[in-house]
Amino acid sequence: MDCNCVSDLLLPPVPALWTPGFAFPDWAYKPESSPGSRQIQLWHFILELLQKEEYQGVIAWQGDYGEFVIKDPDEVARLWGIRKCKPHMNYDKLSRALRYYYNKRILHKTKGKRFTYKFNFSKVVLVNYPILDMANSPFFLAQNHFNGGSATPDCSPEAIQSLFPRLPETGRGTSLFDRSSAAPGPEGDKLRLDTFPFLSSGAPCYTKPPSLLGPYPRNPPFDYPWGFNPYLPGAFSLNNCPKLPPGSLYPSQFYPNPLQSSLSQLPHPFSSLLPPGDAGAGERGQTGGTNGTAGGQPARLCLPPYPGGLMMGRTDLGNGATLGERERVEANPPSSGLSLGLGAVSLGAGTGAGQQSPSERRGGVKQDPESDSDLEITDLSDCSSDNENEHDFGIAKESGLVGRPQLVLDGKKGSLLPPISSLPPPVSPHPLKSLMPITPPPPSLPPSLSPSMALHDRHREAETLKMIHS
DNA sequence: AGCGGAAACC
DNA sequence: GGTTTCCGCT
Repeated sequence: MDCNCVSDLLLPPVPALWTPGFAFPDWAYKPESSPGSRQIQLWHFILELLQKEEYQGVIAWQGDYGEFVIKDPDEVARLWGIRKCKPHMNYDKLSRALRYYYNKRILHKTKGKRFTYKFNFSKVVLVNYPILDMANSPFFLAQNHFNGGSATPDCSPEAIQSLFPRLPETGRGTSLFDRSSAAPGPEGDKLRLDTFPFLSSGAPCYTKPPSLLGPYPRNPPFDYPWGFNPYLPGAFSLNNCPKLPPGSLYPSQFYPNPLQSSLSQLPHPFSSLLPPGDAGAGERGQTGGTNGTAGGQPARLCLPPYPGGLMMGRTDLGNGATLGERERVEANPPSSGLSLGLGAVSLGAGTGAGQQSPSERRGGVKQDPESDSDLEITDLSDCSSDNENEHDFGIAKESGLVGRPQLVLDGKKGSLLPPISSLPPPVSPHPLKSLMPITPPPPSLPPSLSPSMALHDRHREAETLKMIHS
């Protein structure tokens, strides 16, 4: 075949934005010391294809967040074969490789949809932000079931966005790997952050209406100066992802970025991730070229649709919902589980992560050979707690969970609860708290209050009103 | 179409 | 370890 082993399709992975401080789990990144590690992994390849405009007809984001459809399996296989110098590659083999990811929870199959798979971005995101004390981030606290149930989990894009920095202008195209940096460093291949659209400032394809996005009502509605409202029906229909102007979806003054704070306080490698002058007030939206994609070839802003957020606590979807419906509610918000896993433990596959192989579901206790035990951060999956696997979020399943003091499973479906002792105080002094109100809190609430605190105060207000009325 | 086991390959 | 290849099964 025409395998010259030098695909112009995908650039060889070369370190870029990366600093030693950022670490991907093994499945995301193999150090140079590992033989063959220089070879692109299939999921990297898939992501790259997804990111490239020219392959929209071959593979494209579609449906739920992180979900993509291989429109031309043979072509994808062919491209993969070229990339890997496997002229006999075909979709059958490629799909086998994709299935290999199921256990690793990098991917899972969207059942009922042909050639449709779904990324579990959460892990990727999680491991990219180890420097964030997300465990104490209200956002991530809200992602979990142990938030006292008082605050609506904020899985809003704003909340997510607020946790991630915008990337400095790279202007080097959309390769998954940035090869333009100097010589390959010891860190080896590093995935570009802007591989994951929600990490950059490009407006993601949200699929959920604002009413589902956050604890606070949006009032008035946000204005989309570029004339596109991602919440409008059909806004992100198949292959219809609009090209959006660079810049954050929302004004930063509304969504102070805790990561910015974190990064700006760090020495160079991290602080450099922040675009200049982006420390505070909202300059976003019009500056252009700050989303890490402008300047080069047009980036595909057709991003994996935002999962929508408030699946958390959804425990009833397993019954009655059709398969398709269940798939639809499957989501792997990038946030998943951060609050529990970060820097503390491997949650072991984050069984809640969203996906399981059918055999796992059938067998119930299949031990994931790969597991995520090698991950430092695990996807507990989220606000959506996603998926069909909630019921499998059992203690027994992941033996690794047993005895881990950070986690307590209540033994019920989909509930993953930390021990009380691990819960933050009702009003956390954590600095991130002050950054979190996604929507400006009511005037009666000091902006420094965390959402949970705000709710607490609301409750007290209500109590007070009751007393007054009585 | 999709799955996963098994073994081979690199 | 991450596939690739093959295969039987659903």
